[in-house]
Amino acid sequence: MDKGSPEAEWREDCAPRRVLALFATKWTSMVLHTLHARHQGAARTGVLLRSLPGISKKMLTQTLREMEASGLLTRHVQGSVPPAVEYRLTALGRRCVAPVELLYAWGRENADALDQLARRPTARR
Amino acid sequence: MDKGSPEAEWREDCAPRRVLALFATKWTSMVLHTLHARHQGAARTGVLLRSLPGISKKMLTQTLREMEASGLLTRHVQGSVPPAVEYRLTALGRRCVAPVELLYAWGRENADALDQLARRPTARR
DNA sequence: CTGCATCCCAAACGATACTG
DNA sequence: CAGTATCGTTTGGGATGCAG
Repeated sequence: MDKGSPEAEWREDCAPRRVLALFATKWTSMVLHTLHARHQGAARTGVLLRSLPGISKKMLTQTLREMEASGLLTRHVQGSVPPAVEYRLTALGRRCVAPVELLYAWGRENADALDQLARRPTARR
Repeated sequence: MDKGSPEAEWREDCAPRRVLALFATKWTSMVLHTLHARHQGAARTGVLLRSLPGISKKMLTQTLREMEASGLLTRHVQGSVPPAVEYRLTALGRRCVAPVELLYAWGRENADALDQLARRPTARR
């Protein structure tokens, strides 16, 4: 497994790490999940805004921009007189829904255990 | 799907959201992946430190503490004269390796596409 | 309706030095 | 070797108001 250096692993800017960085933000996973599980992969701004309790307009747009730049979704302007914009998962984006759904499912399945742990004030002594 | 409020979805502190929050940090996913894929689920501090290029001692400990509090791994003191501590994935932790591995694999598979997108200076015009 | 700009705070992160 | 403490920087994130 080791080649040159004894323990060196990933480069700091390799694709997997950039991906993980993308999901290391508060809303990316939730936007992806909501878009997929609640809206069949396409939804307008306002709908997403209401589907994600607690998100602000700013963070939604920002998150969508990053996801767009990463190729997870595309932006479609449908009207402008009132503006109507729809965001759609790309093929690439659809292919990475699974991990998020798994994580989400894992959370639901182990909700009880996780809740108990969360309740425990000082797990370590 | 909707019960009371028109579009209300997850509570802010439900288990899935806490899980996503846990992974919405820079190192959690990478620690989990490294521990699982490179060290068969158990490794000592120094090993992890060297397996994760760029991480600092502080961030490693902090991340490990959070993962421990969430029940993903346990801490085992093996010696103290020089200190020797091993971290091991729990059953719970092992069960949530899959999502991370999927995400990581997705990154590797689509590395080319992702690299091209990253190279593009202004994706939006 | 959608998006941007601004201000501002809190938190995450990183470097370093120190203890057992 | 493992861990903590402290400090300083950066960034993420939220509130609000304005514009197309």
